[in-house]
Amino acid sequence: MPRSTDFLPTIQALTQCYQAFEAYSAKHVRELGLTPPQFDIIATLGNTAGMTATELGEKTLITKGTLTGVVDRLSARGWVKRVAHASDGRCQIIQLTQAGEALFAKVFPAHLVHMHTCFAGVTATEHANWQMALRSLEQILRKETI
Amino acid sequence: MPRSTDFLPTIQALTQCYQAFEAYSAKHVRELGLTPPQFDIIATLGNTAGMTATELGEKTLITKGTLTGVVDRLSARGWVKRVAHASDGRCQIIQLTQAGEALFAKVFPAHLVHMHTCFAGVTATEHANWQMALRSLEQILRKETI
DNA sequence: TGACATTAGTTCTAACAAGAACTAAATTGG
DNA sequence: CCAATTTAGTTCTTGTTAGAACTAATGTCA
Repeated sequence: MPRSTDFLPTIQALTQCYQAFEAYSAKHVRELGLTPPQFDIIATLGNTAGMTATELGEKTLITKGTLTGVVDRLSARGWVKRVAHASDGRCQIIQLTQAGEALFAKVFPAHLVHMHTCFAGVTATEHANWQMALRSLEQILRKETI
Repeated sequence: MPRSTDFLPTIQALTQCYQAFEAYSAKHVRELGLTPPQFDIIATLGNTAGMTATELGEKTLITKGTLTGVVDRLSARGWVKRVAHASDGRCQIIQLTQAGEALFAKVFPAHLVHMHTCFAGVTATEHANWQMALRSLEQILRKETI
């Protein structure tokens, strides 16, 4: 018979856990000279032939209005370019430039290593437990959002 | 013997779970006419005699530079006020106005109910499991951040 | 007590965020 | 085939964010 505010510590734990991840990850990304959304886009475009802004927004969870600005700044630094879509005049393909590929090859593995150091010595079972817990909580939180 | 990228699905699950919470919670907060940080501040000041900006920032995890602006906007709408500290001339006590108390009494229980509907039927054991998993993951992520 | 460091809060800059309004290019239905 | 709708992306507004530089008040300690 759970009390009606039993969910508060769960939410608090989720928030604090996510903030710990965000702080740890973002600090390193900024040391690499990128903002978290910029890194997200470089990482998403890496090893692809590019994609439309809509697709990119769906993968990175950046809304289209924001995406324009982030891509503008990455483009100004010479890391991504906008290319006309072959058949649909409304679309643009956003892809890495050569400099962008080089940046990806440098920062993506570096960030993986950085994240990996946290998890040294963690067993596959522990990962499985976390993933199971997080997926079930996510399902609870999404079931009302439909 | 975990592969070196075993942690990626864990991070992905955490991110997606948090985003599910954030989307569900923030949507309701905005329907109440507040932004998430504004709600956070009203909720933190409710049922207190007020606190310094530093304390408020620690509780809400809003950095002091940001806090000035958020408090400015809440103050402009008449929900909070800044009062001089009795003994320390550098400090200000930020507290709810009467209108702020009324707002708190309206929006805080409403948001609790909204969040609670997600968790209807969830047992105390499930909450305990989530909290244990989240705390252990948080510890992993924080141990490198020191 | 008086130079020095610390602490509290504001201001400034560059960037992200959500959402609404807008333009242009498809697509669809009669 | 063409008017109405949908879709893709940009622009605009308001607000949040981190961090650095700044001002003012307080504490420290030789």
